[in-house]
Amino acid sequence: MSRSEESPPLDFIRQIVAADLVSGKYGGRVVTRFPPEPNGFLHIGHAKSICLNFGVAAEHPGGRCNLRFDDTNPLKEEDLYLQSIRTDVRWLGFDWEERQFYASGYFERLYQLAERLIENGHAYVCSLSAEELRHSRGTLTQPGRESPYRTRSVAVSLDLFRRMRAGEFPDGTHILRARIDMASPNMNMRDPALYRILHANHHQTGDQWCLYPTYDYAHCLCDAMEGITHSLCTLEFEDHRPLYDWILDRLQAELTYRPQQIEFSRLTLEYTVVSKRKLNTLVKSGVVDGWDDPRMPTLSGLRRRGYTPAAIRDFCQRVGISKTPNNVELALLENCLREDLDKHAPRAMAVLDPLRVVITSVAADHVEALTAANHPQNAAMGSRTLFWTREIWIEREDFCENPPKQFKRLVPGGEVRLRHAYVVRCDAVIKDPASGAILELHCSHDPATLHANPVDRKVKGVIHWVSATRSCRAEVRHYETLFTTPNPDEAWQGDDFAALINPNSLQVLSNCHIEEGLRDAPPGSIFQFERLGYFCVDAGCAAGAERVFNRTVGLRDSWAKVQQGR
RNA sequence: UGGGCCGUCGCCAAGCGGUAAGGCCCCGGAUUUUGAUUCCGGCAUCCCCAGGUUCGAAUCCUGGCGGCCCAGCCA
Repeated sequence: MSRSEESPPLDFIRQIVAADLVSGKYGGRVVTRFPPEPNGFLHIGHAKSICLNFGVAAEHPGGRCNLRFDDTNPLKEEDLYLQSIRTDVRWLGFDWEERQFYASGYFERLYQLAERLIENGHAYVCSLSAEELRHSRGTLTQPGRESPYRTRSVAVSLDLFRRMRAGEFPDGTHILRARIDMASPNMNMRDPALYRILHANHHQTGDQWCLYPTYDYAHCLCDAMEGITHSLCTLEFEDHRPLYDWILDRLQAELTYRPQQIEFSRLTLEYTVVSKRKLNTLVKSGVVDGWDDPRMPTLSGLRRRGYTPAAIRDFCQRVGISKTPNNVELALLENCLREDLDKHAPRAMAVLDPLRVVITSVAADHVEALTAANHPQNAAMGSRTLFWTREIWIEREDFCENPPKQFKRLVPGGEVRLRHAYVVRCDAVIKDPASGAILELHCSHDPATLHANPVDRKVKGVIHWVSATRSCRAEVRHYETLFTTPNPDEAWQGDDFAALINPNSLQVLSNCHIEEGLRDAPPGSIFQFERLGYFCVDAGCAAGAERVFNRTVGLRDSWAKVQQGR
């Protein structure tokens, strides 16, 4: 078997899963879960986790991946986010079938298990204020002090805990704490909070509870209750694993399954922030248009921009899974996108910065139907009709009066091929006498060059065009990265991010011309505008209204590189 | 300088004691009615550093250095 036919090497998590299957650790089961907190929209970093969790499950017969909303904090969560998460996971191409769960769905069981912990002396109700608690926790180098309530009797703690549930106490007056070790070098083991009082309405359970479990307490137990075998999470939870195991150890007798937590490094992407808090700040500040602004690294933003699920999945696969801190180049994501779009996006022509050209050799009322393939390599994608008329638009930058070396577009007296049409020669440049600005070009075409090259001379350049009379107007939104620095996460300290924002992240081109056939292109449809890039009809485009295109990504541009090198 | 984790090409990433996979980027060149695509070719004598073990080390040992995470009743 040649190298290219071999399956790619397994990442360390898949190696563990494979080894567990061999050893029979979980009786042949592979069960993972994707556990988002519904406090924001999913982003490209979540895509990595989704692809990993659903991917690992799908790779094994009988493997399953649950969607579990980690909804233990009603203060930060909203139903809006639940909806978007479901939409985005499905859009990415994954299916949790009937297995949609909520941490809140386990609240009663979780509560009962907490009573068990108290009864067995593993947890106690602590009545320190948040402030006092912070001071008694110690520091990274100094051990904490034991709470005076640590020695409360089981009976008292149990009674207090029940009254906490009953709503007898205001927020912040008591918490349930694990009794572990205030001197532990691992801060998470210094008697961490398990339950806090929150008189808040929960999006799923309403006002049924005023007592909510913390992540550390709920997550491991939810995993166990769902029979999760491999609980995959990001590196910052590494220090929580001893607590994860500690809780499961104490409650072993009550549980059927014993999951294991494995951590991998989260995705960091150049020029983007991947933190729900920061993304939320961007939305709230109005710097972007919402969670689905095409400049956002959210799945909804990427979707609106024109990214495809296949491209994102491919990206996640190529990025790999490891524990190494990383900062992935945007070029990789864009490569994945272009690869998918090149294969699937139908071609079309659009002129973004129009320059009028009069083809003097064509009659004023001449309309000639030309056929253009929708894809140069894939005839199955069919063809469309273009209209050859006396007046056309070309891209302003495709004409140059004093061309640099190697410029192979239109120049005075020179010839170029108009894509899918004729070779034309520039006979005259019409300027505004006052300003000297170029108003239009007068060209003549060679009728013998429709699907043939001239026999006596070579014409190197090919440029795109659109009929001036048989086309429609469109708006094109051109995007750049939202941040000017490749490491905005690092540079973003406190709330001062304004200086990091790229002032050119959005440029609106309102005088664009597109092929007539694109007039009713549906929102979400993606085209390659030849020689320019990939463009996606904006989701907000109403039927019948002028089309608005988001530039998804540009084509590779080796000419731009040549020019930069000058 | 408490604890946990990480350090292989510009960016990702294989490698698990037998003499550095792959992808992206980049650089050449071919084909091309997209300066696109495609296609060929190039791109780590070296694996954070220094010692050591070994016939043999990126892989083992020792000691350094550098980076990330943790002091929420957030996740």
